[in-house]
Amino acid sequence: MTKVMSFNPHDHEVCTASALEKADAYCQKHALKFTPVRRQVLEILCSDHKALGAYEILKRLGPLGFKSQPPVVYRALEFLVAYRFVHKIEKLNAYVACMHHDTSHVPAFLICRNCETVAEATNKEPSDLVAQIAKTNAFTVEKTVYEAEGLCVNCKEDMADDAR
Amino acid sequence: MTKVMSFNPHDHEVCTASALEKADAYCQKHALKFTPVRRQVLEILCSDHKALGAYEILKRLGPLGFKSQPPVVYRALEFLVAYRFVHKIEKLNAYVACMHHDTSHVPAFLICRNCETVAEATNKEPSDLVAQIAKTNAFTVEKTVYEAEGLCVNCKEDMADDAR
DNA sequence: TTGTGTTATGTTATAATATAACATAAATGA
DNA sequence: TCATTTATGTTATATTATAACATAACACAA
Repeated sequence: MTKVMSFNPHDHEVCTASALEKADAYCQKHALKFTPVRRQVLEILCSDHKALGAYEILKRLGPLGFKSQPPVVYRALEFLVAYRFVHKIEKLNAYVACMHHDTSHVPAFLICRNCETVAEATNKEPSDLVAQIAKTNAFTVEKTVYEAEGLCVNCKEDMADDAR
Repeated sequence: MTKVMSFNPHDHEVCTASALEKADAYCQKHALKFTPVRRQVLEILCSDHKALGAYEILKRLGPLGFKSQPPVVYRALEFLVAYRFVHKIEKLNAYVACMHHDTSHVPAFLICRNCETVAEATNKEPSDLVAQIAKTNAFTVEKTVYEAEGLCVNCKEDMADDAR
């Protein structure tokens, strides 16, 4: 089981640089516009592994010469979340940079309620993930949120009917 | 694997009555005050298996003779969530009645993004839960949220230090 | 039964999170 | 170059949640 980076000392500048580089490459490849705001928001989120609220990010954008109305940051986040450069931590209404964008994975997080550091699991399937990662990282799980969103039988049927 | 009730036709009045009864018994046993607001909020949440927002609940409390300032509903929800009569669906910022209060379980949900029905899994451990339940219920999972909150190594050590 | 602490509720105000709606600008591409 | 799409600017407001302080109800010991 992988040891997550977030709880262990490491060079942030390196991981920031690498995340931005990967995002750059990905956007280039898929003809996505990695505009200045989007890039800057990702950079802010990379700068540590805490989850940041939208308004906190907004506050940090100001001094860097960006506009500071809410839509500015929410739009950037919408893009970053859509392409999975960033994950939203629902429990905190906050956002973290994804550190494994190149690997396909089901996001699972360990959120320290004290320091608010957020560690993301690197695994493919959620399964016993949290338990295992928690164990190898000496993380004490106090609360878990595991929510699946999708389409129930009934709605799928309704939609099939509507299509006729 | 259990078939979840929510997506299948069943008698709501029965499940509401049973949930309230269980809550009553539990509160009695643990010397908790199952006051009128708390009871009414649980009843509202039991009335269907959709997740309701706090303000929606508040709206329904009014005509029933309750005060309708936000703290009224948030306090009731705080109590109900604390004692697990209700779960919060973080993805929706909404609340659902727990239908398995007597069974100890790790909550996991299937949220239909179309009809917003929320089904709760009845299992002990999260593991491959969602995948399995989704399969037996023909639920198509589109997004999952799996978040664990707790205490990281560092904070645990810090706290141990502080205690000295 | 009266005092004392605790828990619950009432009430006002406001904080924090998020989006609608409509405008302009920039880029893309027939 | 014109048309279309995509991104950004801007104002306003919706939605979710809590702080802070007051009063009331309750629990139970003196």
